[in-house]
Amino acid sequence: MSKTRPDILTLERYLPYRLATLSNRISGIIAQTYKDKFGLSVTEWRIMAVLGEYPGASADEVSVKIQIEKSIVSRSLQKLLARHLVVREVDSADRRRQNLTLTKTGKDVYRQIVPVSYDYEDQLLTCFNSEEQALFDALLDRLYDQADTIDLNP
Amino acid sequence: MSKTRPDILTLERYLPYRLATLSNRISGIIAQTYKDKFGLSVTEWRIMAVLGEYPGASADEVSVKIQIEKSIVSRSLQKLLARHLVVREVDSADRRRQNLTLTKTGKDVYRQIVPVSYDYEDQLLTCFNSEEQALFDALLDRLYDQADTIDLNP
DNA sequence: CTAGAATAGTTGTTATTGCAACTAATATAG
DNA sequence: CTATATTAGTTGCAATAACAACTATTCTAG
Repeated sequence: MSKTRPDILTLERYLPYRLATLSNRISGIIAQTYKDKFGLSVTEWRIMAVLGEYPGASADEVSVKIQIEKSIVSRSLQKLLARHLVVREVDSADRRRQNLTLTKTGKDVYRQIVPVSYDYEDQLLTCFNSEEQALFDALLDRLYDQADTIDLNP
Repeated sequence: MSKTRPDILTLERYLPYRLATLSNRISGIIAQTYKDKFGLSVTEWRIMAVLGEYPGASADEVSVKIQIEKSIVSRSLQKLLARHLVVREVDSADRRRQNLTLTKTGKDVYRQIVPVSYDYEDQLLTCFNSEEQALFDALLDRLYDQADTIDLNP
């Protein structure tokens, strides 16, 4: 007794589409705030967030961490450097590498943004009770792992 | 007894970030297949998907449906029209409007893609049992509604 | 040592996106 | 009616993205 599958695709119920639109909406709202209040793009903020967690990281490490092309990280960094939110210094042990850290100003901005970000997350999560939050969290992780294993073009 | 919030933001556990990377990954995998096998971008496929569901829709309706800028829809449509996957005809009752439908070829491609899409969704969902699927589904819907109500810049 | 592979980062090119301005057609208020 | 507002769709432009080529440095095999 197999469940027959429709020959029409209902986009609004299609998981990849739903995730994409949900994520777009959620990113879009916070992106507006980052831009309005701090003049930062989401990518720029993510770079700063990594440097807040891992001071001294290299551009390459940042790129791997946030899964963004290193060329994009490079150009975003140029803006952050120009605004003196980040400094870099050549690593003395490996002169290819440049260690990145938030400046004083960068840390100030970081400290302002973190609570805004958490507020936003909290607002989103008010639609779940704590049990549901934990569940959703776990399901997202499972789905993420699952997506990693799929190879559609073997 | 309030839960204290960290003054560092852990990007990998931050919901908007997690949704964005998950969605990117999930869209990226299927995008590659659409491109390789059918020469379609995700946007182009979404337009076709809407026209499969709603033959005769206008560009504007498509744009609203899939929440994509009408300029992007317009340009994507130009490609679909050039490939004769879609035709349009001026609406006789309202000559601003153009009714869009899949051509014979367009329908053929549509019929080929639909099962590929469902297969992919099924593969993703194998990491959930049916109860979890229903739950995840419901939680996504709730989150979506919640995101709609949030206004960070009141 | 030293030649070739690997790594960190930048830059060029092209395609895509997002916003606003624009054209053409229709709806509506006076 | 007719002037104005609204709607459907296209186009221009600036910003962003993806991908590859490139420089400079370090690692590694022989």
